[in-house]
Amino acid sequence: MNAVKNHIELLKNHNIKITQQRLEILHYLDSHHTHPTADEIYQDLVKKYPSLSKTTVYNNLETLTNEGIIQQLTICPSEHRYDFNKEMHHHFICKQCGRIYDVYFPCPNIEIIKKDIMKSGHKVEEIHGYFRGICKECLKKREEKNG
Amino acid sequence: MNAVKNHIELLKNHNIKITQQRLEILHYLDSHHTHPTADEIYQDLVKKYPSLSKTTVYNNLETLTNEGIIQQLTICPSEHRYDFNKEMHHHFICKQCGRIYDVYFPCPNIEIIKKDIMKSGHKVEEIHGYFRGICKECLKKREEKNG
DNA sequence: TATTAAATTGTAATGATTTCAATTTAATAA
DNA sequence: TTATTAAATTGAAATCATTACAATTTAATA
Repeated sequence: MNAVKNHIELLKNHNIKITQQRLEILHYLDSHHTHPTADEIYQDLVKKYPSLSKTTVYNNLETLTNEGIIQQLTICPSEHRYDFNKEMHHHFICKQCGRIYDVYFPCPNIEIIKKDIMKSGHKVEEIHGYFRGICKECLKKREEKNG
Repeated sequence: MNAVKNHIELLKNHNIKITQQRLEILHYLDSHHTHPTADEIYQDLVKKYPSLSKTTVYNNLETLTNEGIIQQLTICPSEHRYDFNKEMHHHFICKQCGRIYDVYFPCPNIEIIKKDIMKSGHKVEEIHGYFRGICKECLKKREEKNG
């Protein structure tokens, strides 16, 4: 598969060792854009690789985050979530079902905002926008209930 | 004190009971704009009220959040943080020391963004912007070390 | 093929948060 | 003012994501 080759290249470029586990986690995130938790990743992968340790999942998520290969979302209470999508985008979190949706919109004043914060002396490295509310699916369910 | 009167009014308006504990927590958040954790609030208040239970702190933070009186920030790994500031503002989190700073900047296209997300069918109720990087203080410390 | 630093593994510990049942209290009506 | 009751408080115990740790295995290199 081509994606695997890309993942290998990606790890090589970052000078971190290429292991089966690391590739699987990377592949999982690349093919599941559901912002999974560490546990969700573990539960799915352990079916295929029974010897997989949850610590390995945590370790690798940390490594990949530190390398900037994936993104750690800290917008959910009590669980980190992970994202392979590195295009500039933001997140919509449903208050009812907890699902996280990617949202895209033009953000013409990001550079202005960045400069604005820089002025107060802080060094901005990451920009995150997140939105909470009720998602499409949950709204639909509510309507069905209420008739 | 005037603030206490305001807090009593606030609770009355929301039809929740006025208790000593609730008022203290509210007063703490109103006078400490440090985005404290539940534990920080508890540790400070328990000095004055030795019978205070940590569960009470958690319960009240939840109630006040549900009522929209305070804001729960879920932008920190492993700990919720709370904010009494209800002016439109965003947060800068220092990757080094963990401190959270309020940041203010004009956000002229918030309504546009909101509409943009609404178009995809979701109902937007909250808008959060957060930024990560190295704060002023930590940058200064680094310079002192390297200089 | 040998070496070695890094990665993996499983177990145990940590620590924020939640659950729960008993007790106390604020708000209300008599 | 007092009695009633639903809500709030309390502390102990449980939960659950995450981290620490030490032993084992493995990828990368010479």
